[in-house]
Amino acid sequence: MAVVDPSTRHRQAIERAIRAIPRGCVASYGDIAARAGLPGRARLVGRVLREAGEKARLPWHRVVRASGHIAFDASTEAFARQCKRLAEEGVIVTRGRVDNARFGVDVDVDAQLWAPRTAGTRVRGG
DNA sequence: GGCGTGACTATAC
DNA sequence: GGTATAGCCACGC
Repeated sequence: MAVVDPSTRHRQAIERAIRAIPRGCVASYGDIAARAGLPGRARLVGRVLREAGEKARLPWHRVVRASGHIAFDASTEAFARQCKRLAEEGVIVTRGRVDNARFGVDVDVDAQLWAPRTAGTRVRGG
Protein backbone atom coordinates (compact mmCIF):
# COMPACT_ATOMS: atom_id res chain seq x y z
CA MET A 1 0.00 0.00 0.00
CA ALA A 2 0.96 3.56 -0.36
CA VAL A 3 2.34 3.96 3.09
CA VAL A 4 2.91 7.48 4.24
CA ASP A 5 6.42 8.81 4.50
CA PRO A 6 8.18 7.38 7.55
CA SER A 7 9.13 10.88 8.58
CA THR A 8 5.46 11.87 8.52
CA ARG A 9 4.52 8.94 10.71
CA HIS A 10 7.32 9.77 13.08
CA ARG A 11 6.26 13.38 13.23
CA GLN A 12 2.75 12.42 14.29
CA ALA A 13 4.09 10.11 16.99
CA ILE A 14 6.34 12.87 18.28
CA GLU A 15 3.56 15.44 18.37
CA ARG A 16 1.36 12.95 20.21
CA ALA A 17 4.09 12.31 22.78
CA ILE A 18 4.52 16.03 23.33
CA ARG A 19 0.79 16.55 23.85
CA ALA A 20 0.92 13.75 26.44
CA ILE A 21 3.07 15.84 28.74
CA PRO A 22 0.96 16.69 31.81
CA ARG A 23 0.49 20.32 32.70
CA GLY A 24 3.05 21.62 35.15
CA CYS A 25 5.65 19.05 34.10
CA VAL A 26 8.47 18.96 31.61
CA ALA A 27 10.09 16.25 29.50
CA SER A 28 13.38 15.97 27.66
CA TYR A 29 13.76 15.59 23.90
CA GLY A 30 15.13 12.11 24.41
CA ASP A 31 12.08 11.08 26.42
CA ILE A 32 9.73 12.44 23.79
CA ALA A 33 11.55 10.56 21.09
CA ALA A 34 11.56 7.37 23.15
CA ARG A 35 7.82 7.63 23.89
CA ALA A 36 7.25 8.24 20.21
CA GLY A 37 8.97 4.97 19.44
CA LEU A 38 12.11 6.70 18.21
CA PRO A 39 14.84 6.18 20.82
CA GLY A 40 17.87 8.29 20.10
CA ARG A 41 16.04 10.65 17.71
CA ALA A 42 16.08 13.54 20.15
CA ARG A 43 17.25 15.89 17.41
CA LEU A 44 14.31 14.84 15.30
CA VAL A 45 11.99 16.03 18.07
CA GLY A 46 13.60 19.44 17.96
CA ARG A 47 13.22 19.55 14.21
CA VAL A 48 9.52 18.67 14.43
CA LEU A 49 8.94 21.38 17.00
CA ARG A 50 10.74 23.91 14.87
CA GLU A 51 8.70 23.06 11.79
CA ALA A 52 5.47 22.86 13.76
CA GLY A 53 5.84 26.23 15.45
CA GLU A 54 3.18 27.70 17.71
CA LYS A 55 0.57 27.18 15.02
CA ALA A 56 0.54 23.47 15.87
CA ARG A 57 -0.68 24.28 19.39
CA LEU A 58 1.93 21.95 20.81
CA PRO A 59 3.08 22.33 24.44
CA TRP A 60 6.60 22.81 23.15
CA HIS A 61 7.42 24.86 26.22
CA ARG A 62 7.24 21.64 28.26
CA VAL A 63 10.12 20.20 26.29
CA VAL A 64 13.58 20.88 27.64
CA ARG A 65 17.01 19.32 27.39
CA ALA A 66 18.00 16.19 29.32
CA SER A 67 19.78 18.39 31.85
CA GLY A 68 16.71 20.54 32.40
CA HIS A 69 18.16 23.43 30.45
CA ILE A 70 16.02 25.44 28.09
CA ALA A 71 16.91 24.53 24.53
CA PHE A 72 17.20 28.23 23.55
CA ASP A 73 19.74 30.80 24.51
CA ALA A 74 18.78 33.00 27.45
CA SER A 75 18.93 36.06 25.19
CA THR A 76 16.40 34.76 22.68
CA GLU A 77 12.72 35.63 22.56
CA ALA A 78 11.78 31.96 22.37
CA PHE A 79 13.51 31.44 25.69
CA ALA A 80 11.44 34.19 27.27
CA ARG A 81 8.21 32.71 25.91
CA GLN A 82 9.03 29.23 27.13
CA CYS A 83 10.06 30.48 30.54
CA LYS A 84 6.87 32.54 30.83
CA ARG A 85 4.61 29.67 29.78
CA LEU A 86 6.29 27.32 32.24
CA ALA A 87 5.92 29.85 35.04
CA GLU A 88 2.20 30.09 34.29
CA GLU A 89 1.95 26.34 34.82
CA GLY A 90 3.83 26.47 38.08
CA VAL A 91 7.17 25.30 36.74
CA ILE A 92 10.02 27.21 38.27
CA VAL A 93 12.76 28.20 35.86
CA THR A 94 16.04 29.36 37.35
CA ARG A 95 19.05 30.49 35.36
CA GLY A 96 17.66 28.97 32.19
CA ARG A 97 16.91 25.55 33.56
CA VAL A 98 14.17 23.72 35.47
CA ASP A 99 14.38 21.26 38.31
CA ASN A 100 13.96 17.88 36.62
CA ALA A 101 13.80 16.17 39.99
CA ARG A 102 10.69 18.21 40.76
CA PHE A 103 8.96 18.92 37.46
CA GLY A 104 10.38 16.12 35.36
CA VAL A 105 7.98 13.46 34.12
CA ASP A 106 10.59 10.89 35.02
CA VAL A 107 9.61 10.99 38.68
CA ASP A 108 7.55 7.81 39.04
CA VAL A 109 3.79 8.21 39.09
CA ASP A 110 4.00 9.97 35.76
CA ALA A 111 5.24 6.73 34.30
CA GLN A 112 1.60 5.73 33.94
CA LEU A 113 0.90 8.87 31.99
CA TRP A 114 3.56 7.82 29.54
CA ALA A 115 2.05 4.37 29.13
CA PRO A 116 1.88 3.48 25.41
CA ARG A 117 -1.74 2.37 25.52
CA THR A 118 -3.54 1.98 28.81
CA ALA A 119 -6.79 1.15 27.00
CA GLY A 120 -8.50 4.13 28.54
CA THR A 121 -7.04 3.46 31.96
CA ARG A 122 -5.73 6.96 32.00
CA VAL A 123 -4.71 8.15 35.44
CA ARG A 124 -6.52 11.31 36.27
CA GLY A 125 -7.09 13.46 39.25
CA GLY A 126 -4.60 16.19 38.65
C1' DG B 1 25.71 11.03 -2.60
C1' DG B 2 29.09 13.80 0.21
C1' DC B 3 29.21 17.84 3.53
C1' DG B 4 27.72 21.08 6.99
C1' DT B 5 24.18 22.11 10.29
C1' DG B 6 21.01 21.52 14.19
C1' DA B 7 15.03 23.36 19.56
C1' DC B 8 20.03 16.53 21.35
C1' DT B 9 22.46 12.88 24.50
C1' DA B 10 25.95 10.35 26.96
C1' DT B 11 30.44 10.16 28.67
C1' DA B 12 34.82 11.97 30.48
C1' DC B 13 37.52 15.47 32.96
C1' DG C 1 27.43 21.91 36.33
C1' DG C 2 30.60 23.66 32.55
C1' DT C 3 33.58 22.32 28.58
C1' DA C 4 35.16 18.98 25.20
C1' DT C 5 34.36 14.90 22.41
C1' DA C 6 31.81 11.33 19.94
C1' DG C 7 27.44 9.56 18.17
C1' DC C 8 23.13 10.15 16.29
C1' DC C 9 19.90 11.24 12.05
C1' DA C 10 16.98 14.30 9.01
C1' DC C 11 17.48 18.17 5.80
C1' DG C 12 19.32 21.58 2.40
C1' DC C 13 22.95 22.53 -0.85
